[in-house]
Amino acid sequence: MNTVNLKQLAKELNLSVSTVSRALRDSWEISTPTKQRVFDLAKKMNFQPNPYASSLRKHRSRTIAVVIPEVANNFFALAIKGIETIAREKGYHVLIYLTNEDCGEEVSVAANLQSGRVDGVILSLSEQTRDVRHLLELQQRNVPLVFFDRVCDSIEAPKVVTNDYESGFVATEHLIKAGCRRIAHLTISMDLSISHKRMKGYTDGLLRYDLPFDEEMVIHCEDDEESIYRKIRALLSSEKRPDGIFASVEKLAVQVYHVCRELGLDIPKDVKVLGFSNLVTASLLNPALTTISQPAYEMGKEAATILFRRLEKKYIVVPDDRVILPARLEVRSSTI
Amino acid sequence: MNTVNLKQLAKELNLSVSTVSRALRDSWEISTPTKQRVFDLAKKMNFQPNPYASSLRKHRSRTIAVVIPEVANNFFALAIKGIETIAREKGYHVLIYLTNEDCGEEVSVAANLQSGRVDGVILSLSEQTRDVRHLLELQQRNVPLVFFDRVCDSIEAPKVVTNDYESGFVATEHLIKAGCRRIAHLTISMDLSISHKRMKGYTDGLLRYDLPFDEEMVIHCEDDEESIYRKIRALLSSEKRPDGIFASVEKLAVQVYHVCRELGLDIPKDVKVLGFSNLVTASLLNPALTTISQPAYEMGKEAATILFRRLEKKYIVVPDDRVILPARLEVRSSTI
DNA sequence: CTGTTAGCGCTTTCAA
DNA sequence: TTGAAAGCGCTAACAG
Repeated sequence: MNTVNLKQLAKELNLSVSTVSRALRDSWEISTPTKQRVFDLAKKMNFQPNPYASSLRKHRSRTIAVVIPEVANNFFALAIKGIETIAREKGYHVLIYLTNEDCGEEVSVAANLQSGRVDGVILSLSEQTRDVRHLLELQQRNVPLVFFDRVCDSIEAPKVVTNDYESGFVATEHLIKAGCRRIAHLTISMDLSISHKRMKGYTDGLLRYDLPFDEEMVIHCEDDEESIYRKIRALLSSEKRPDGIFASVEKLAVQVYHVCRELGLDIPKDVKVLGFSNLVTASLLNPALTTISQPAYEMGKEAATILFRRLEKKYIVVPDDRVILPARLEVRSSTI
Repeated sequence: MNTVNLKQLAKELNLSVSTVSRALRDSWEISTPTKQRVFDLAKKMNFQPNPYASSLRKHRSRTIAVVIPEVANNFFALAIKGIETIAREKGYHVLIYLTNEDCGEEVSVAANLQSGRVDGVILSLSEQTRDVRHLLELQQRNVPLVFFDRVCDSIEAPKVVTNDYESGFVATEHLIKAGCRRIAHLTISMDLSISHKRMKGYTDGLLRYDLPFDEEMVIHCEDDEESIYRKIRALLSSEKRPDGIFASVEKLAVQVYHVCRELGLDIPKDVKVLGFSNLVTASLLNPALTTISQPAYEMGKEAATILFRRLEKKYIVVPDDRVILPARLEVRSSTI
């Protein structure tokens, strides 16, 4: 597309290509007047160096990849915003890849990223991912990897997470203190560490308050929307309906609200609902809504900061460092 | 990072670099057995061609840029999803740039994109953008540009929009039919065509039903969150409080809900609210909520399709073609 | 301080 | 059917 290049500037100025190149990088080897001439012409001709030539030569692209399961979700959207903010500050470009919770897509993206297209990757695992060889291969190719939220414990890499266990505990405790005695837990893939930890918080919460753990109260929602919907509907229509629900991710909390409305169940009178969610507007719109919200924007910024620190080799990062940013319990109404 | 290249494959196979290159692109000039040997080794060594070398040589990067004002907004998030879906299908990569509604950032992004980094750009204008020279320059450099939603009428380029005028009219009509006689309109920058059109729908709606147009009922919300909040609060606290509100974008609708709760105003009893919004969950969570939702995902897909059609030069696109996808009025409750 | 030169890894004539 | 060689635009070692 573009066609202004160093050669043209050089010819125009009767200088060599390398001099122009150096002048533009403000090298100390070039005299001030020359630099000025070069700057002026570059500006006048609207010169933009070809990033691919430079990437090829320098073996670094100043580009990172963000791989996430979905984006129509406030958590990931805010995380992207955080990542992009830091990337811009550092002069990096951001490629985005959506896996749609599909492990196959994650694998093919990872394979593609072995090409040297990016200097590093920030990733949140898809719900379906069990085997992580594709990520290990990325690391073997020396592509720095930083996980956030949906991290993989078995891979040595920096991880940015929320205090999932504590949040799960607090959520459960909150429901118990609000009077719930039969609390259901909705969770996604147990292969994800967040699911494990949130659930452990839930079971420990029950234990702490001497409530029985009932396996039927744990609903695994790893399938398509339709069957998730049916499971939740079955739960809420059953004889032994729970009086409290703790949903481990936003989409499940939303489904619960949906089903409750259909069944004519009042939240929080008939059933109290508490879910992980970053839909800031949600709690605004429904006063009955209590959420656990993760600091998505900050997590994105943190993940990016860690990655760039590694890329710029500012200092060595401990291989398996883990940054934990606390989630906030947001109670908007006195009714729950 | 990566280090497997054509040269290595060639040496290993006792072939020339060019033969290997051709074999990998499945060229008809290469014999089947040779191709097979090459494929096998490439697979075994996990070869990934360096995209930057290829971009440099071919003057195309198979990469596009998506430039949007924000992402923590369901409309843009869904649009990205649509764009990414099509891009993947076509084997393109997607760079993302957030302008944060700031024209300065839009300008610097546009300048950067003149470098040949991308083959094309999909863009939605920032709220603040008045002067569009930076976009014209992009076009002069032959970077194909496709607008969506927040389009620029003065630039010749494909545009994907919703039926803003009609939607504005329908929204106003809906409020009138619900009994409103004093309808306020909240709008963002009047430099954006969407604002113009939605407002024209509003004024024409009033006209059609013989309601007076009152300038005080039009609130311009182009500033920071804080002052928008104050304006809306002032509107709703005033003596001559409106009995209906039509908000032209999601964030304004949300602010209205917020203020109503603070002031103890009941929606829809005290004031009926109708806003553009793609927060699908919003209407779920608050039965009183009526929204006009844009087909964001489809708009993203459409914009990408148009761009790729142009990039692949499948056939000529009329310079100023405009695709209009209709928004949907979503009434969730009988109360409004 | 400035110029010459040799690539980065790939594609693509042109020649064999 | 294969190979040799030039070159995309930029950087960096080396020379002057």
